[in-house]
Amino acid sequence: MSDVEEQLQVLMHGAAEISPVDEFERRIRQVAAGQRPPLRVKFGIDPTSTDIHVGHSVVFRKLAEFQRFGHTAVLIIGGFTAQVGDPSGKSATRPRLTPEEVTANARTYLEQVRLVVEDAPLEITDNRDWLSDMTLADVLGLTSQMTVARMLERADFAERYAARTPIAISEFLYPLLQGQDSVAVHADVELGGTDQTFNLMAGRGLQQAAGQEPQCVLTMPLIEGLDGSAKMSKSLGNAIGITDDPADMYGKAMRLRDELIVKYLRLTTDMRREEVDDVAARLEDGTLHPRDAKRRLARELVALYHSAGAAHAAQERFDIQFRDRGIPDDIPVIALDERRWFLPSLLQTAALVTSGSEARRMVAQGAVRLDGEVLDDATAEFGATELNGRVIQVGKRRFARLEAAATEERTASPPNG
RNA sequence: GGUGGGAUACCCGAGUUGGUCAAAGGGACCUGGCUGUAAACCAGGCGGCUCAGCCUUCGAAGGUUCGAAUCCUUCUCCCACCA
Repeated sequence: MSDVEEQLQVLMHGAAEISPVDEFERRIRQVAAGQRPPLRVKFGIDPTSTDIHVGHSVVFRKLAEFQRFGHTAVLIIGGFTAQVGDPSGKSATRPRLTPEEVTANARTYLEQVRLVVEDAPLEITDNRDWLSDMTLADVLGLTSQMTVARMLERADFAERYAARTPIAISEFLYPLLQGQDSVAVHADVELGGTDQTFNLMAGRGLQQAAGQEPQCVLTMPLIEGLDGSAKMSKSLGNAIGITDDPADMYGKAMRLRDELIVKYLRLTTDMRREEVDDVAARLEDGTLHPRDAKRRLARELVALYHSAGAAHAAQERFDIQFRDRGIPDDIPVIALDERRWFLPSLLQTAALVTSGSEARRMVAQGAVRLDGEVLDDATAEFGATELNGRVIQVGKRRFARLEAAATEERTASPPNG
């Protein structure tokens, strides 16, 4: 296989859609043949939140692949678009971000992005640089490039229009602003999730109108979050963050439903395509246990964002805690002052529950253990000395080691005095 | 500008001839069982409180009533239709 063919195979791997695909291939070949400078591959993000998760990483990783073949990653921080605030759907109440917030978010974003994309070739720009200065005449010029009919072809607009839920005019402007970004950076290719398809396509029209060669569009599948149905999103609480600590990242990966293992391996890890195919085949014919495939996935993820050592440590810890139902050794230590400790307030003080009511519920459900022994009396009381050195736990995931604070300033007190 | 509809617990969403409503149902989440893992499946839980009882909740503030998520008044915010 020639280098170009290999490049095409890698770049197209995992993509949901490439449009137009023949034009995409032509450009790659031209670059490879030295007939064209490296492609400018655009990806834009609105810095509306601060944490990047594995779902985001799918597109970032694709961007990094382009970089490894020498193409230029053009990362656009949507400083302007983030300030306007996307008015769609339930985010209508989302507070608009101030310029300072945008700048702060953008900084943490970029720190995390660097965990995934390569340092070069990389350009980072902010669409405030060109969108802020547009005049009304400029904006009207943009809007004349788009028709309402075309806008309504977009699935979510069409649905909302049919259902008579409101669509703000500004939402119609979004694809245009994003498209204007493509014009501003002379994008050859734009990446995005499949939910961005329409916006990406809008860029082509604007580029053409501006006398540029229209960009090719490459979309990546959205991956489901931990609940297995909704797309991964921090606000839905079903995300694996790329800055999650190893134990958390490993555990969250193990919580994925089995059906998602292959998709995750393919889109979120460095595992080679052939190997992923092999895993998929062996899962299919039953020669590979889903548990083992998932362990591998969890290790791959932790190794990617932390280290191979951290991955093994996380696995070890996980096995102790969940397979063997043991007690991990790196658990929080809670210092107790000398008094009679009422069980619910003890659990609250150890931050194992958020209220006394929850504590009672957990006790009633048999979830509370002291040194592995189930406590079934929610009204039990203990002296700090008899608790010293013992481990209290709620369920399989929440632990605290108790320590009687002999003499000192910093002792824990029960909530509410 | 006019008319009509709506705001319910993390989310969606019942309930509006006043009491049996801490408030159906689904999702998310938590716990237990089982196991192959924090998967799947099954079961239970899911406002607070030293809890067989009590307290605070159904956009906000008042009012009627023995008693209100349910009725009345005002306010805030959303939406649809008409213009």
